[in-house]
Amino acid sequence: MNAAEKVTSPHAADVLRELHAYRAAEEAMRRRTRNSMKMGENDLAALRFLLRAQGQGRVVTPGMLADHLGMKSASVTVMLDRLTKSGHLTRGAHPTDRRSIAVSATSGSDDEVRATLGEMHRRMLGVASHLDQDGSEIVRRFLLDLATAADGVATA
Amino acid sequence: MNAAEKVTSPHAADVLRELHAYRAAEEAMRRRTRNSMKMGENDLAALRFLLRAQGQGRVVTPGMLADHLGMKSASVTVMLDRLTKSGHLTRGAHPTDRRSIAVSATSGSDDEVRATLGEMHRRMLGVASHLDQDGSEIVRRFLLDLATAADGVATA
DNA sequence: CACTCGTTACTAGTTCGCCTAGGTTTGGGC
DNA sequence: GCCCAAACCTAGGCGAACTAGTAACGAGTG
Repeated sequence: MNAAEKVTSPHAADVLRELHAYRAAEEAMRRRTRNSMKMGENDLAALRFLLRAQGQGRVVTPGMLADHLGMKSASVTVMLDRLTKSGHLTRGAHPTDRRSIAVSATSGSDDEVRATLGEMHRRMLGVASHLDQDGSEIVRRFLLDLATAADGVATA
Repeated sequence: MNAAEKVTSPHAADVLRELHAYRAAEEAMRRRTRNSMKMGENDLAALRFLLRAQGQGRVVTPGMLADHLGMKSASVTVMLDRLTKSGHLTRGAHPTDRRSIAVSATSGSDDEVRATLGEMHRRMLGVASHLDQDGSEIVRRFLLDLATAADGVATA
C-alpha cells in the first residue's frame, strides 16, 4: 500500500473546494445569461447546438434537437414555437426530406449568444492557454479521472 | 509579446474539451441520482444543504432554504410539503423563534443521499489525492482562474 | 401596557415547460 | 400500388415555480 492510496492528501479537499467554487460560478453565470435572455435551460442549449451546427454547415431538424436535449419531439415542437415567436429562430424546408424541417437561428440570436457565451469561451480558452505542456497534461488527466469517477457511480 | 498571450496553446482546446466532458458526466450522474430518487433539482439540493447543516448542529428554517436555493418562500412551503409527504424530512418547532420552523431530514433520507452523493464525493476525493503538491497547486490555480473568468462575464 | 411594523411561514390561483397519446404527411421496401 | 416506419404537430394533463394576499409572532416605541 502506497501513501497516495491510504492517506488523502491534505490538498485534496482544497482542490475539491476550488472545483465546487468553479461549478457554482459557472452555473451562476449561465443563470444570469438565461435571465437576461428570458429563456429556460433547454432553450439556450438548443440555440447553442443550433449555432454550432450552423457554423459547420450542418442542417438541424427538430428530431436532432430532441435527441440532443433528451426531450420528446412534441416538447421540441412547442419549444420551437416559443423560440420562433421570440424571433430567435425560423423553420424552413428541409433540403432532402419533405417530412422534416430545417431549423435555423436568426442573426440576432447569433449575436446575442456570441455576446455572452462566446465571451465566456474566449476567457476560458485564455485561462487554459496559460498552462504549459506539463500543466495541461496534469489538468486533463485530472478532469478525465473525474469524469470516469462520475460515470462509475451506480444509480443503486 | 510573449507566446502564451499571442498563440493559444494547441493543448488549450483539448483541456476545454476535457472540462466539458467532465461537466457532462457529472451532470448525467446527478440526473441519474435525481431520477432514482424521483426528485427535482431543488429537492435534492435542499436535502444536501439540510444534511450538511445538520452535521454541524445548525438549525435550518424554510427561509434559509429559500435563500440558499434562490426560490420564494411560498415555493419552499410546497417543496417541504412534498418532501414531508415522501418521508424525507419533518417539520419541528423552532427552538427560539415561534414564528419559524425547524426542518430536519429523516434518517432514511440521510442514508439515501449518502449512498449516492457520498460515494461520488469519496471518488472525487480519491482522484484529487492522486495529485502531488505541484499538481494540486496547478489544478487549483486553473479552477480559480476559471471561476474568476465566469464571474467576470457581464450580463450585457 | 398597547400599538405598530417587520419577519416568517402558509394558502390560493396562475404560468410555464415538459410529458403521453393520438393524428397527418412523407419516405421507402415489398 | 401498399403498407409500415419516420418526422412533426395537436390536445390534454401534470409538476413545480411564481405572485398576491393572510395569519401568527417578535421587537421596538410612546
